[in-house]
Amino acid sequence: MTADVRLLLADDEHLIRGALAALLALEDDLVIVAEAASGPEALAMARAHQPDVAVLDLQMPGADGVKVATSLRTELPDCQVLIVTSHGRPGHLKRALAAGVRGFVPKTVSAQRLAEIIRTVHAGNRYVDPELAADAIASGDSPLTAREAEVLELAADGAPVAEIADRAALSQGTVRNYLSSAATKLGAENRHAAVRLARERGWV
Amino acid sequence: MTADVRLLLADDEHLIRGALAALLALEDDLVIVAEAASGPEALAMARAHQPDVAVLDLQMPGADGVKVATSLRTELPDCQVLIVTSHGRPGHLKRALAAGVRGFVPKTVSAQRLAEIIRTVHAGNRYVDPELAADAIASGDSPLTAREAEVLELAADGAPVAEIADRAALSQGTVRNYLSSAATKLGAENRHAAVRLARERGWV
DNA sequence: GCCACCTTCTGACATTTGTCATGCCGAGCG
DNA sequence: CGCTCGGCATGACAAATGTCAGAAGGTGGC
Repeated sequence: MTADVRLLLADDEHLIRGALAALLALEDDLVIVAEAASGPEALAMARAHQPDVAVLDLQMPGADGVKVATSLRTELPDCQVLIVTSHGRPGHLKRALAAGVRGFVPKTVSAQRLAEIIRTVHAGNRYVDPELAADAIASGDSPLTAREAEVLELAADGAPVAEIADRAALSQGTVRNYLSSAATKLGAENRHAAVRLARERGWV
Repeated sequence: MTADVRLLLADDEHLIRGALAALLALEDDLVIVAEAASGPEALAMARAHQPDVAVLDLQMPGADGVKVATSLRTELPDCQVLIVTSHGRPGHLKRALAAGVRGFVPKTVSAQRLAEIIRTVHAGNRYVDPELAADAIASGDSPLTAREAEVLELAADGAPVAEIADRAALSQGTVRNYLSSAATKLGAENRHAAVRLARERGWV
């Protein structure tokens, strides 16, 4: 018989984390060795308990799941990372895979499935939710250049062009040109709608 | 001994709902008679099973928790509603209480606490998470008039004034006046930043 | 070496906004 | 009854934004 799978569970919602822990504990071969409620805490717990698999929520205070995964990759190369998320945005999946995450699933899966997926990931295989994968493929690659994306991001909170130009160390004209071309590429009427679209598709 | 509390559980995340169901089922006096993954489904389930307490997620596809609560209030006056949420925005709490919701808690509570709160609500009492209540009081009432809020909401997706005016059946000048005064009241530089602020404070 | 493309800029122009003054109507209040 | 406030509108002006053309330097491919 194979050894038990040692798990780290990180989610900022107590209720969810506790419930999840209870359900996963029902599986004979899974044992939860640590829980965390934030990104930094997850890292500390991982260092302290050396889990085989880290199950991370994508959105946590402090540092999101992908950032934690990146750090874990170098600090604990033997620890596989599985990300669980509520809102499956295509861009996140891409970032996560780039960070060396082995599994990516929405919270709509059942606990049974999750347990299976944890075993899959622990065995060194990858698992990505088919629906999220399809979304990611359908939404395709960002048509934006690096600068366009950067400027669009700075425009995200509704700041005026002057402020964006300042923060990006560009001239106002250049900023307007970038925003204009970004909006055109995304088929948006103005930069604000463009920001919304880019957000939806995970391009910012 | 009092009769068991019959529960309806509604959350679009399978994983969470299942886990929650498992945990609450451990309590002797709580019995889950129905589960739902969307607003309309929750309503249908409630009609079919006549639960004593409905535990609703705030954000669900179809109709959000508050809308479901409003409908339940008239259709099943004996069913108490308890709302559970991830992102505790002050405005939601106010809307929820106005809709006759008896309990409002963040998902950060433990399952134990949740079970207690369910009993509290079932007994006809109210329960609001102290921290959320404090936030709601601190953020105060919306300074926006009904129209201002309405117009601001239409501006949320970055639509140009012309489109907003069209959808609100107002003149463009009027729309600009409303947006302008809303932005001033919120201390924002422009309507887009105003939308963001109003969102954060739960005023839209 | 040429071509394509990104980055960055300038300047000019049309359009969209934000802002302000002002007016009218209806509801609520002292 | 008059006052105030919110809803709705105009018109006019200033500021911000979007659009276009053009131009120069850099990188990378073929």
